[in-house]
Amino acid sequence: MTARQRTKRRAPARSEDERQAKLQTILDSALDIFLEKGFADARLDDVAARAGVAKGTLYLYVPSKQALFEALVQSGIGGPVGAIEQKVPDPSASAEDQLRALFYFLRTEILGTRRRDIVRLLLMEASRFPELAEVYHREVIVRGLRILRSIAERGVARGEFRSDEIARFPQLAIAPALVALLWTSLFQRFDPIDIEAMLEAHLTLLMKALKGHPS
Amino acid sequence: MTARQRTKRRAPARSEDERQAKLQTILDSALDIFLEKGFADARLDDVAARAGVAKGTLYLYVPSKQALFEALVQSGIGGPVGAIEQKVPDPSASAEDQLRALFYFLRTEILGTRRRDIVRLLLMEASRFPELAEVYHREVIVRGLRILRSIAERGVARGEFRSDEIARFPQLAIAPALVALLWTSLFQRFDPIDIEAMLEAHLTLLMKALKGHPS
DNA sequence: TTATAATGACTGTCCGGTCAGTCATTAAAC
DNA sequence: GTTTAATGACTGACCGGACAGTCATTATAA
Repeated sequence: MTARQRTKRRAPARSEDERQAKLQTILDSALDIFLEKGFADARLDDVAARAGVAKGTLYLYVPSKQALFEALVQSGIGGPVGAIEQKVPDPSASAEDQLRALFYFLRTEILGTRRRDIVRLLLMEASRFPELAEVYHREVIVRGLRILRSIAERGVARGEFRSDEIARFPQLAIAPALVALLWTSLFQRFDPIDIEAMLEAHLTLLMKALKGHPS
Repeated sequence: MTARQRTKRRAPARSEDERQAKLQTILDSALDIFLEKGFADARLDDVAARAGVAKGTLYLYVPSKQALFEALVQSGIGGPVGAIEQKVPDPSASAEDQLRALFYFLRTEILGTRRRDIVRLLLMEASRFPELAEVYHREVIVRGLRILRSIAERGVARGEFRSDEIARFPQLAIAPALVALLWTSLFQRFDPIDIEAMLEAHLTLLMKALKGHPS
């Protein structure tokens, strides 16, 4: 009775590759919508519309809204930590160069990409997804801090650094990156700062502190 | 509607104090619920129940859910910045002591109180309340950074500090406090760190960096 | 044909906001 | 002191819109 609209229907995704590609489209769209509205206010109709599929299709790829969110986060946080673990601890480099390499990675692989938004989204929703927060802590935070700590300890061991504060609290070394991440999303619009220059200034300060002669 | 009605008989008119006290109860309850569920998932029935009133009563104190959230934030961020502006720039103190005084304030007046949760809530919801984010930026961030910058500039001017990085990016000085705030809410439960010791280590590093002799 | 990917109208639930009614309290009348 | 009238703070059942998730139907590939 209803005049059903004749709509072009997308060809069914039969191969595994097509399936993965469509899933990625859905995750990308979901990130957009979740970032804009937050988890609770994001409407699956909007996610579907942005992905160019019908709402029902979402449920062929993901069993619930919460699972969609989790898949989105999981797909974003897996990669780069492993890459950093591979590349940064170059034994021929000085501790300073290792630290700079790590910050370069941070800037190019996270702060300068969509992963930044995923991290921000995760931070914002973390208290509502304690399980996910724990995964993030275990897979990203712990591993990241372990790298930092090993760099700092190596710096102390080879006489390059005179202070052990970073070995004790590696959080202090990445704190400015967190500021950068949040500032970008919240205040950059009406009070822009030069993130790169800020992180450079941080490294300068940090090196002075770690290497400086005690007065 | 705004003018006081002329009445022959007075009803049990609650005093202004009682009214304020009840409003505060409602705001406290709202903070609990908002922290637990986030703005969107917080139910006004729960807020009312926790405050020990009926839902309708909320609307005698606040015109909408959003206004409730805003009132809550506003009531929490007004005070301490002004207090810091008064106390910290003691001209008889060294720049280092001023900085330490500021961190003492930060610990005792924000990180150690309920205000910490308000700030976290605000950070989490800020992208959904751009107007509120702007207020917070103007009333807290800008003023806080101004204090930091003036301390740093004074330190340089009187020869106490040799670096100007903090004057250029005062964000770097408070970055660890942000880490402390987020860590407390997200990870402290299963990976506790000694916040106070971390901030102390930060100040130690910062002083080394600012005062240290150039190599 | 058959199998199945895709669709979108539909359903049930949830919750912000409303408002007609209740009742404790007080001033006035006596 | 007692009764009565007036008040408005407070209540909670109710309403309407929104939206996650379902499923009968349709389009397409094999």
